[in-house]
Amino acid sequence: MTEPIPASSSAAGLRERKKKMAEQAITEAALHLFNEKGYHGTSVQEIADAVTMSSRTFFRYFDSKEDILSGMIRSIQQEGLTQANELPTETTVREGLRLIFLHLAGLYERQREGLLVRYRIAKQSPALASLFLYATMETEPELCQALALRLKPESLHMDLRFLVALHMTALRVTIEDWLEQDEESSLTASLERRLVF
Amino acid sequence: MTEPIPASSSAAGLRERKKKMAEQAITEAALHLFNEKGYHGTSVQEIADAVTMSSRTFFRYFDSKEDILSGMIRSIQQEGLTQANELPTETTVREGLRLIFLHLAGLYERQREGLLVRYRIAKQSPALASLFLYATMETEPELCQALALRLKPESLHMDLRFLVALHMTALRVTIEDWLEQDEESSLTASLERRLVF
DNA sequence: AATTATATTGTCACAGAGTGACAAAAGTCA
DNA sequence: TGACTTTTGTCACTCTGTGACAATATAATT
Repeated sequence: MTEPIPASSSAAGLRERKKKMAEQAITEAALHLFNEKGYHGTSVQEIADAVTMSSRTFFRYFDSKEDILSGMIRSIQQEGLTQANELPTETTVREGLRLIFLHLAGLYERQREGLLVRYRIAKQSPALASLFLYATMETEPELCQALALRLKPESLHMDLRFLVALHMTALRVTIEDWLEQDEESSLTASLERRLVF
Repeated sequence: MTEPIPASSSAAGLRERKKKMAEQAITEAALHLFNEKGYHGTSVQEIADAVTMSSRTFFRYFDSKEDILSGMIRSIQQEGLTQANELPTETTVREGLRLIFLHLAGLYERQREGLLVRYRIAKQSPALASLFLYATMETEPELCQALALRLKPESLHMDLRFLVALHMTALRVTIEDWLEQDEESSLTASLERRLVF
């Protein structure tokens, strides 16, 4: 059982590369179609046609049509969780939260384009907006757990759960503001301003 | 064109009464089935069968299967919005928010049973949880607007949008805590404690 | 009470999202 | 090359949700 060591950072097996390419192709085709004909006006079949694959195969890349929109947010939020589990143990909860959320803001900031496209589509329907909202907040419980287990307990004037939720809200509202205004301002800076409750 | 004046408070036309009864019957049957076989394990057809109606008619009472779960929250939140539009104009934003959210807490408190049933079902799947989350927060923009238009502007140390979002979060987290603990505590009191940022 | 008008319901037909099963067509490795 | 493992397409199917239209029940009018 020889380990499948990636030859070079970009090579990494034909299969892996094709997979990533397919994913990207689907995403691009889908977002393009959503902009043209609306989210609901675009069927999975049409997306699949656009990248010349069967709709069955589409569902092997994405669990649902909605995943095309929420996947990006989910993967960013996931990184926040990863960071939470890598924080030095002597960090305090407040410091930890600050680090994690500013880091997240940085990640979002680097993907403004893609995020904006998705945001605009999601605002077309309540069901999609709900998905967006959830994608950002679903890590809340896990984040609480990670922080509670790893970080130095602190005499907080509020419970951890609420504190985490407040940070999430700050991030969420700040992102929305930042996406809705045209001029490119610094998301990280805006968040920092808001994290002083 | 004689006005359709309701004869007595409970009479109010046969149609109206039947409609409400049907709605309630559907809801009860559905929640019962959800508890027995799970949300996804229950089809609309089965719900319709349980109350002896066609599935087509079910969709005339509820826009979607999910509405059975989120409808309750939505109607409560809607009342908060109503109240916002009835607040005396000389109320300050902070006072107004306080009044509205404590009122909402009161409404939720009176419906703990029904809410708990729905909450437990919603936690079965991410998609449902997302719906729940959204149902509580979707009034945010309208609430902001109502407050901005009607209430006495105040020198706030944070913007209205964020302030409203924070109240929403406080309400949400407090409700979750309150639903998850067995002993019946006062939701209103807990919220009041949290509304001191 | 008989008769309009109006609202509700059931039936039918349909489109779209997902999913399981299995065979065909890749890619991988010796 | 040949044996092995993934990935893909096809097919069949369930479920949600909707438009159209006829049948039925309720309401209003005389």
